[in-house]
Amino acid sequence: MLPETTLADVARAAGVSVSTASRALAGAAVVATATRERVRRAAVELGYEPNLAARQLVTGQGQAIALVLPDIANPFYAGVAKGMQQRVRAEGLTAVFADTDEDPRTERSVLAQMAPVAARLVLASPRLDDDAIREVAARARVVLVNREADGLPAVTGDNADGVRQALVHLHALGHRRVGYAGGPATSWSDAARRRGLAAAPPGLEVVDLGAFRPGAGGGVQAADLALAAGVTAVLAFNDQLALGVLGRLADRGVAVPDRLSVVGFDDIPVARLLAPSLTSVAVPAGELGRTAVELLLDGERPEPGLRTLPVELQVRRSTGEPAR
Amino acid sequence: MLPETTLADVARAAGVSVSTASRALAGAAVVATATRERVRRAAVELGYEPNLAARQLVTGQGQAIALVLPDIANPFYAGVAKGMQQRVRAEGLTAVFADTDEDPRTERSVLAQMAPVAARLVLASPRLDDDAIREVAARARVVLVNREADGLPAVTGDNADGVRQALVHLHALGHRRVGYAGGPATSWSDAARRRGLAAAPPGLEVVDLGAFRPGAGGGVQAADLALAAGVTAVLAFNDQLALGVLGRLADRGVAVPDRLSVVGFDDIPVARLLAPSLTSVAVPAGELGRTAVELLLDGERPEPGLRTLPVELQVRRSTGEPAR
DNA sequence: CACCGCCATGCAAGCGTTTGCAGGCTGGGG
DNA sequence: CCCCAGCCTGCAAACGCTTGCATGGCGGTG
Repeated sequence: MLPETTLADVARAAGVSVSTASRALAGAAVVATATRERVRRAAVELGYEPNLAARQLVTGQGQAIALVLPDIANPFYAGVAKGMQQRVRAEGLTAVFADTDEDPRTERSVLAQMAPVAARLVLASPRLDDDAIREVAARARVVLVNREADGLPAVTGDNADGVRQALVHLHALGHRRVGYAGGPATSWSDAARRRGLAAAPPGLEVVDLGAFRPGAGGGVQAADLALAAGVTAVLAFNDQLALGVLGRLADRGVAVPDRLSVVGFDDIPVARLLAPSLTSVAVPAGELGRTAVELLLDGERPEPGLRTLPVELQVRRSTGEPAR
Repeated sequence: MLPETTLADVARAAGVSVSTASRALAGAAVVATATRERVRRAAVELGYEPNLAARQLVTGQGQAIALVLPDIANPFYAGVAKGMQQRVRAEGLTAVFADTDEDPRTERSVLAQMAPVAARLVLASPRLDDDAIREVAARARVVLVNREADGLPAVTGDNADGVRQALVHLHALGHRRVGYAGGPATSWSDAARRRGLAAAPPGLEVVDLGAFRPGAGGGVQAADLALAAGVTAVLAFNDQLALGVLGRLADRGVAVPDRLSVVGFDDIPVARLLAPSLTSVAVPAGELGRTAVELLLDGERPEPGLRTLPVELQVRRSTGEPAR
């Protein structure tokens, strides 16, 4: 255990009292500029690192930044976690995370548990209702990822535009009847993506295949429904679902894209690696995480409002012209 | 902000002093059993939650449990993270994590950053050298995942047995010449898996295809080398690599498993969903995470030694009889 | 019956920081 | 030249907990 240098050491080195040192480092306007500089230099020289536990004890606010997400095993959220964590670490802070297993009750208990340790959190939990979220936001700084709640800052991919890009692509290939395999009804991003469906190019009919659990199992069901519905292409709520669709189609011997085209959403890393590779709307997951942290970092409560990051359709082998 | 109940409240309710209350809750043998019970009851009734910041301030040890892993976007490590986090949360603690991007230097700086916040950590970083690890272990309780260092507790899947199972399976199918697409030379688990190669069934020749970066890019190279080497099956260091192999084979129009069988390692969730689905050695990632935390939880420094969890080959479509 | 010793408890210090409040110094105006 | 105002700075308390040390009371033994 090295002899950690404390604020007292810095103060002594700078020839001021501990309180002045504290204020100087906090950037309080009340300290004279010369003094502040002196203290800052001393702090750097001594390699001073504030003791976060002590700070938390008096302020009552944890310094860590928390990430609450529904499922870290979902590569999309893993991407968000990665970006978030990189930014947090660059700031010298630590990232704590909690996986809620897609369960709203767990989400609530997790939030309670996070309260003492982190006063800033990134919520990427699509299931929690608005009231619960606002309750949390009253005690901590919150940035939402992939959902919206008014009065709170949020970061998301441009869902509607992603859907639009996908539909335009399919329409251009000649598809006229496309199925949408939706995500859970409670999911904000599913709602957002559905809004994009309204902007379908003229002449393109979109068939709602229903709401599915965002895992491979859901995709299996969706595949069968798609075939029954007589569509020539399927747009899936996310890549996990699309993977299930592809798997089921392979099992049933349905050729992709010859008989049915498939488009995913999120563009998780494996999408490129499948055979056939999956056409998917790339959402910058890492960027979402980084941006969320960014909003949490600067100054006071971040301004409410939705930051929409651009998404980009990645065309691959799973889409092609429809069979005549 | 609710009026948090403090240790002083508990002490008052139980009619003892703060110090006694502290000792009672800590389970110190020195307090009379009756007193301890009284204090405990009072704590439960009042819903007392210790202020971790205060505790950390005096003990100098963080209460969180940290997970250091090379890449959270790798589904295998995501699984470890998930299991680890579940167990940690069940204990009422928080999990902090850091992604080192497979970079040994980042690994070191991350460890330094973790020191003040967590006195117990799970290290799933295959790259760090033994000395660096032991240095960390001197200041904190450490459990390793998927690697070994003597004097330290470790949890890992049964790598050698997994390789053995895979080879036996391939041999049974009729393969006589199998390529091994290895992971990075610095990876402990690659070394462990290579040891399993020695136990190849008699009559089965194993060709070392080399060391590859454990991503899809590595798999592409490995696929071409496998074809050049004239093997009838490839065993990949992990599923990511196997995915790359499958993708490249599909591109080159090589039929799987008819012309070449492919076996992965880890059994990440997508393995089931591929077409063809990937035969893979299932390593219980979540279980590894949970077990590691378990070791960290009970009592004192966990006993050194390697806990080996069983693995199980999942036979799927990517393996079949070799072409004659 | 008296003394000693030990066990259970309480007292108080201290962990490193923030922050309300008091006080000193400087400079300008009367 | 003196006084006052204002700007900086320092003092000290407080955050909730752990822990070394002192103390009180009890039982056992001579």
